[in-house]
Amino acid sequence: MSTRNTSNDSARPSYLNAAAGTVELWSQTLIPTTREAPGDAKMPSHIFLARAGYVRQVGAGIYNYLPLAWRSLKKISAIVRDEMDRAGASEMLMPALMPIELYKDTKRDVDYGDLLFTLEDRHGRKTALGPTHEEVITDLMCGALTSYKQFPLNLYQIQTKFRDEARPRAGLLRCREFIMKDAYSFHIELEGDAGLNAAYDKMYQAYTNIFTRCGLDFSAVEAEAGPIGGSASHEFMVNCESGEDTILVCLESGYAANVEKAEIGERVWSFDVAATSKIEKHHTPNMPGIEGVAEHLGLNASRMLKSIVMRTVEEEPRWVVAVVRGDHEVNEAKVRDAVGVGVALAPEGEAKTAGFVIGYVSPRIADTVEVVLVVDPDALGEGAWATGADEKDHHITGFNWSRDMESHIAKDRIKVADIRHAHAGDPSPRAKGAILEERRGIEVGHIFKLGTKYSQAMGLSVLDQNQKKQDVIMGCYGIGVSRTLSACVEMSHDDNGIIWPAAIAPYHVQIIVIKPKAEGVMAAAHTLAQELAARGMDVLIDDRDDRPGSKFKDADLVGMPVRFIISPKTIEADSVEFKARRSDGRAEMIDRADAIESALVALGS
RNA sequence: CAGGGUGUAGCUCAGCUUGGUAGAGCGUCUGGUUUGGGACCAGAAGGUCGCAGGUUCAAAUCCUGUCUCCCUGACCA
Repeated sequence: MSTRNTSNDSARPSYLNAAAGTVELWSQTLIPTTREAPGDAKMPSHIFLARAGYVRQVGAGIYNYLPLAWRSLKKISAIVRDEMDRAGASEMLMPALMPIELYKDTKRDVDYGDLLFTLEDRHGRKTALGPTHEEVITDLMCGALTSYKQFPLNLYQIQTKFRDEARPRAGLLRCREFIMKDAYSFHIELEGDAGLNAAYDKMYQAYTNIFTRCGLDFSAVEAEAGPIGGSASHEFMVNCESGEDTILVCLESGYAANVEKAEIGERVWSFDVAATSKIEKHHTPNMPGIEGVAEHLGLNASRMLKSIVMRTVEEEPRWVVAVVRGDHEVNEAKVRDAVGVGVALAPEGEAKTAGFVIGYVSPRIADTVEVVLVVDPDALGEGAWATGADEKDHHITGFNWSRDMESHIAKDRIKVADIRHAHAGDPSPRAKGAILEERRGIEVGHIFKLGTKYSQAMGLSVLDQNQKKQDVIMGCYGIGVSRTLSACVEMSHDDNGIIWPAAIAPYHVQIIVIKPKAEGVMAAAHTLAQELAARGMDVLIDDRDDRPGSKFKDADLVGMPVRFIISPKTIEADSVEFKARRSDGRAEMIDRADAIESALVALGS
């Protein structure tokens, strides 16, 4: 089973076993295929994994992995282990069960909220099922890391994780219990061979190797690092139309980013646009939303300003008003970067007390309330805007930045920055004149530069060579192993079933035996299977005494890359029928002597 | 968390409006005829209709409560 040591055997491709492959009989394992899919299964990966007998649901977001699924999962894990080990990481295993106190220092018992599965033991102690292991490993390191000389260090595990998702869905794609590889690296510095940046780059390369070896069509994209700020983060996305995540790409420069993170290229803007009309006030009862007002005023939403009231997350919070064009959405992370400190949507009650008329706020609120005003470039450049009147049930038209905000502009109190969500058609941030295009993907890997977030919170520090106490710098690197399985099906299937890449197919080859009770047929199948296995291929023999049609259908469903058919006819002709799952049409007769070579060629392509 | 649905045989579902003690297809088992893209005939097994309570002579069906699972959204290091 192991794919290690492949470097010692240059003749054998990495998708094959280094040692002999396994041979198993369909009749002696459990592959409960069904003609019909569960009524609620919508996504191909869910439908086919269920119909082909890979998984059966136990509860919401909880699944049995039957023998075929488990074989694939083990192959994915083996590739992950191989690449992680090559990259210098060491495998270990942390517990799934942990005292909730571990989460107190980092406040994730609160921040993670309901996502954390919690339970009580017989003594009434609060306990959690691990959703990820930053706290556990940081706690471990507090007692185990004693010298800077131990750096760099990279530890990983492959383990079942638990997250109480608000809404599990789409089969294995969003589960409450799932298999994940999580790795954590430790450093005393950012730069240099032993630094975080080098480890991050190594992991980036390892992930690229892993998903390439798994046979996936994927993209590495820039991602939002969350409240850590400033640190880099990349997601590895399987390219696929049905994916939950939206990514934006610039084909010219190769820039690719999650839509949550994507920067927008340079836009021309100026405050200095002459007013084209006077301010007029309009009665707009019960219309706090942009769409209602636009319709009422007979305007397009893009002629309006959307002003969102936020507050900084610091000792003495400041009010922030983020202004974007009416048809755009404010990106909280971008506002955070523009302001330089974390921000959050303002609690409505407190904002009202401070003088904001939520739903009817305009940039002019800066005249009466002390605010940090941040404006997106697309919300400038017109002579007349419609916006709130800072008065309940009223909006104004004819708002002009240079005329109506003159004093603020003069004092340089308005910050212009990219603070909105990007979308398809926006200018590329990396190539002049190019535009961003939209793609969909399924996140299967995510790497982070954590920095000192956890080490600071939990007191993980060591003395450096100058005997100075330093917070340990960390990185963390995750792969959704079980999600990779379903993402692969989502990416690679046809109307009849799954089409596995050779490297993670449960078996490389399926031999369909027709009339298995006829003399010599099963023996011929076994002989072929042994020859294939000797060359490193895993073989499944469909030995069921069933009609050919249903066996062909099942073979399409379960999706092994190479199929042989053996029957009294083929034995008579000293031939065998051969078909690659990927190819259209029927099987073709080939000489028995060419069977092994044909399989190897098909698997390699 | 909000809104909407759902739960009946191993699987996919009908029956519920209008109460009378449970059905189909697929699958499984037996026998026979078959055997190259989910065969046919005959027979058989298999369900306390999610759970608890209520109404009624009688409840899968009506009422109340509760749980499950699903969908849309919010949420998703």
